[in-house]
Amino acid sequence: MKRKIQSDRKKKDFFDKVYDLTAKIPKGKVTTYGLIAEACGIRSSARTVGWALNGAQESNLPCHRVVNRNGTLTGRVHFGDPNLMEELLRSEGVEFDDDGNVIMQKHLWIPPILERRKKKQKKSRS
DNA sequence: ATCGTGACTGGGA
DNA sequence: ATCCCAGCCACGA
Repeated sequence: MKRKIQSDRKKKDFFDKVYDLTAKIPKGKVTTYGLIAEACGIRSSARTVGWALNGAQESNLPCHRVVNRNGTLTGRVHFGDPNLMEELLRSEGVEFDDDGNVIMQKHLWIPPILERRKKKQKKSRS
């Protein structure tokens, strides 16, 4: 039943979502692989998001705005120059802490689709 | 087809 | 608090 095609199509859809979502990250904001993965329909598999971005390096996508949940610029080594990622973020107004990580609580951006999904979510913890 | 790796994350010791 | 392990998806050898 062309299930194979569906699978392939699904994969493409996933990658497409990752690209689209990454492109929508506001300037001066960052998001995490896990958030993107969840926004794409899968709660886990944040690794696949990184792989998708790996193929998007040559694209115009602001992949430098994607960091891990810890705010670490884990993908900086893939930007050619290890400092390029941080420089780009700094030039956009993103602040870093003493550990060289992005201040997530200040610059973390959550995909609208997820905000829509959480709806009745209780208020943030203190 | 199997095995290992990776731009990750969450949970357990 | 840190360290280790398992799960997850895609891909190259």
